Amino acid sequence: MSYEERSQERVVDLLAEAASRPTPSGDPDEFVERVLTRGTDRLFTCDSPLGELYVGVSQTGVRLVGKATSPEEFVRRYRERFDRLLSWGTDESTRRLAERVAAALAGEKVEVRPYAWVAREAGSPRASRAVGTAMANNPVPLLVPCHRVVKNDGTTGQYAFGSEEKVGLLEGEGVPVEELAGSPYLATPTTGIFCHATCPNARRIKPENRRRFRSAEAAANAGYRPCKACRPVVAG
DNA sequence: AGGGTGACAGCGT
DNA sequence: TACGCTGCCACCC
Repeated sequence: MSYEERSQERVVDLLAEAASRPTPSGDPDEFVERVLTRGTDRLFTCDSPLGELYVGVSQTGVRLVGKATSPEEFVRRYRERFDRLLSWGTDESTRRLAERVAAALAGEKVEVRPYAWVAREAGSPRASRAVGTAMANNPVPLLVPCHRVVKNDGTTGQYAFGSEEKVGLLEGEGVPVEELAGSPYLATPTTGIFCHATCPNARRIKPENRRRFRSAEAAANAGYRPCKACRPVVAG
């Protein structure tokens, strides 16, 4: 890298740092700040089950969510990834967006699915491992809930923020993690159908009719057919 | 039977 | 390239 390139890098660093500081309202230098931040994306922080997260937003929408040791570090990562500056969003619209993001992070309907399921739905049924790679690179964790993608046997698997965090997140969302690991598939003889244990339909099976299976194949071998709503993957 | 382990196919980066 | 938030099977207890 040439001296000139390094200098440019340094300038961008300084700009990014300056841009990442909050603008006190009524600041006489507001004009300068406006110029500085024009064309930059917005930054805010957000409480979440993973702790405080930084959120970077462009015109397009939320582009990066993550932990960072400082705003500057997050701003740097954002710039390296998207080649865009980031500055604190202090306006009303950002505040509203922050609330919506916080609400989204709080979670609503929870659907847990295996990596193999995602791979098949994406059209590459043997790409389970690649799905893991994609989840690992998810720029917007929680918003795109990659923590709800688990292993085929019902155990939770790995997570960018640590496998314990993944378990904690799921439990916080009301997912019976322990139970799921024991019997990830449920069936009922009343319909002859089997589901993922987290399928809304599976939750309506009366306890006395509930049949538990460790795998979709086991359920299929027992004569059940896959639920058309949750579409469990049957190997073959 | 069913839980644990290790080798390896396989995919996309 | 080598590697990784996996799946599957063989082989053990």
